[in-house]
Amino acid sequence: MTLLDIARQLGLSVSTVSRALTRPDMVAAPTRERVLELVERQGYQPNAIARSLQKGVTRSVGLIVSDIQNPFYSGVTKAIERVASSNGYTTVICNADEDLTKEANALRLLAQLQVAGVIYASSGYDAESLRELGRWGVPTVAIDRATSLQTADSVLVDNLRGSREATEYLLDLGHTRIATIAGPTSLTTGRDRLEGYRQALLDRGIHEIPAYVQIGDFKEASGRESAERLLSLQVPPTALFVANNEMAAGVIDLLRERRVRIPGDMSLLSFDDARWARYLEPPLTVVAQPTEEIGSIAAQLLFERLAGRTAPRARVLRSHLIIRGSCAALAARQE
Amino acid sequence: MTLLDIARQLGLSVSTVSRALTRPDMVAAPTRERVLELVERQGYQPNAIARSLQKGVTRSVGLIVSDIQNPFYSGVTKAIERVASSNGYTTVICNADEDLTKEANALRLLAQLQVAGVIYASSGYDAESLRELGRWGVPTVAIDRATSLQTADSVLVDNLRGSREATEYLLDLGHTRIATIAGPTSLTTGRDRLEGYRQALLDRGIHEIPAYVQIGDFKEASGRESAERLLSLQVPPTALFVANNEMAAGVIDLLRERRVRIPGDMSLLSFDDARWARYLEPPLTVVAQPTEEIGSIAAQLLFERLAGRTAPRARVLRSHLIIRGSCAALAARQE
DNA sequence: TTGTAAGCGTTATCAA
DNA sequence: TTGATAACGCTTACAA
Repeated sequence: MTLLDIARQLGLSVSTVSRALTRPDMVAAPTRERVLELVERQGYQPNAIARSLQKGVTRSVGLIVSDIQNPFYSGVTKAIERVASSNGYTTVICNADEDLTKEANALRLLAQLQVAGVIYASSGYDAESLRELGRWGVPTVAIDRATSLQTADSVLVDNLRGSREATEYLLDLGHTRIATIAGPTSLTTGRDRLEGYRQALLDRGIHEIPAYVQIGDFKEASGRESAERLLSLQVPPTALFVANNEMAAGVIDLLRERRVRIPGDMSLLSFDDARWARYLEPPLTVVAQPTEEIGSIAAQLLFERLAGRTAPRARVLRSHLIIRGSCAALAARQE
Repeated sequence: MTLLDIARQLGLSVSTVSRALTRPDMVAAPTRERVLELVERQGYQPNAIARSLQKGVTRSVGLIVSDIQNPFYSGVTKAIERVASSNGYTTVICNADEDLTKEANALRLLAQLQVAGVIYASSGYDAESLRELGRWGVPTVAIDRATSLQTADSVLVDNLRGSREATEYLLDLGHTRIATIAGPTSLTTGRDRLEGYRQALLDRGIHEIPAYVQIGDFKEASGRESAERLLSLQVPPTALFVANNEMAAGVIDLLRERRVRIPGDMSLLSFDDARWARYLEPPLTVVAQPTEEIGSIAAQLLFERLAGRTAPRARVLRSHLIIRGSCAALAARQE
């Protein structure tokens, strides 16, 4: 069913029907009524494809995340979808699995779909795909991870501060043998969360023990393996700061298996406040990120761009430490 | 950048360039080389919008779920996205929030986008939007919840059996005062999970106590409120079967607040195996649904349809009971 | 107020 | 093997 069908049945031209639908005030009331009535009765839906082709723009935005099942990203996604749809935009979501090739594919796809803008959590700071994006010139908002793309807006979290606060909290509890499981150093989230940990230790004059710094890949398995290495050290740490929720899950599994009590034998603190964190026994102390806010601000920045703003804007949000029960004062270990 | 740009720079016609890209064998090798080289160098991306308009079909599928943040749906979504993208299709995801109006909007949107097919977890068995869908005639797969749409394929879980098994398990542990928090009776998931509970009780000749049957709306708050009512009963239940993960979260919060020990004071069993279920202390015994399988089968059915199959197919998957630590034999309460 | 016609970028048909 | 041309469904000057 097309405009032409409607037009013919009414003995009108397509343009009149089109106008009746998109600029009702430009068409005589009786004509308009007739059109609207028939459109309703026949359940006519305008073809957005044809409209987009004509207008040269689509009312859709692309979103690339690395794992839609990760509650951090699904929270961000939900907020973006909400803001986008309230602006009349569709969200096309692509999963990239932390895989640069998949990212590049997703990006190509979005380009072909002519999305009006892209919100992007890139797995590579300086990936080739980003240069493509720059060349393509579509409005872009980087979330979660900083990128080298100068023209992009960004919504990031102050990871360095968040992890420094977390580490300081552990220090305040009397720990000195604090280990960390960091993310890939190719990612700003990985680097910054490690850097915050280091700064906190340095500030207190604590010498960094290389074996206490494990580098994971933000996935569950690497958390588990890193924890395993930490546990097998001659002098294992008394506290552990994990750089994201997935790796924390792996750590917890291992700790349970090995009957390492939390926080009795090991204080545990992790970035990201997944739903399960508060159901853990004891509930997990975490650095929470404002997922909802990240998503809605990212979407807002994008729509500002679409509305004409040209100067890139960068927003840095605060994380906050939620103290629950997984960290204990060091003295408690002696009891 | 369009085909015309490429064509002009090469002194060729658009048709030749188009062919070089889509039917390489129909164009002379040297010409093809020249085209491909320039396309590559300029980073030309074909306009999928224009292509779709011309072809009359898009390579995208629509997905409507009620909450992308619910791990059940994000699991299903991830699988669908994976299968779709491996078939070269984009997934357009819409959140409907269990709201029939939002569902109708989402559906209208998908119609306008001319998606090739729709995968749909509808909040209403017989919603008006479903009739629209039928009229529109796009290939549809119903997931999670059955619909009245005769032409649709479906991928459902045997909810009745799942909840009957769960209830029987509680009965086997010696419980007789078993309550349930069910979902809305407007949904097949709500009805079937309640029916399974009833059948199990009936089979053992246990009389149903009306106050033990609470009807929630599958959201966290209603789980909490229902549990509150159950706890305030003169003779509270000794075991509780909750019909989904979100409501279970609400129940757990309340139980903790009231210092009701699980499973000491109350055995707890829930539908859905959220990530947090196994991290709970004690780990939650659940009826797990095969989310990954639901998603991938749904997508496969859709692609079969797109490939030409016309007869509707219905798949019913088995859930399975995962026994963890949240249910105890009744005797244990006396200790 | 309405209609005619051009054009968005692509593919497909037909002719050269 | 290549090119001219029409078509997909819509919007929008411009003309009537």
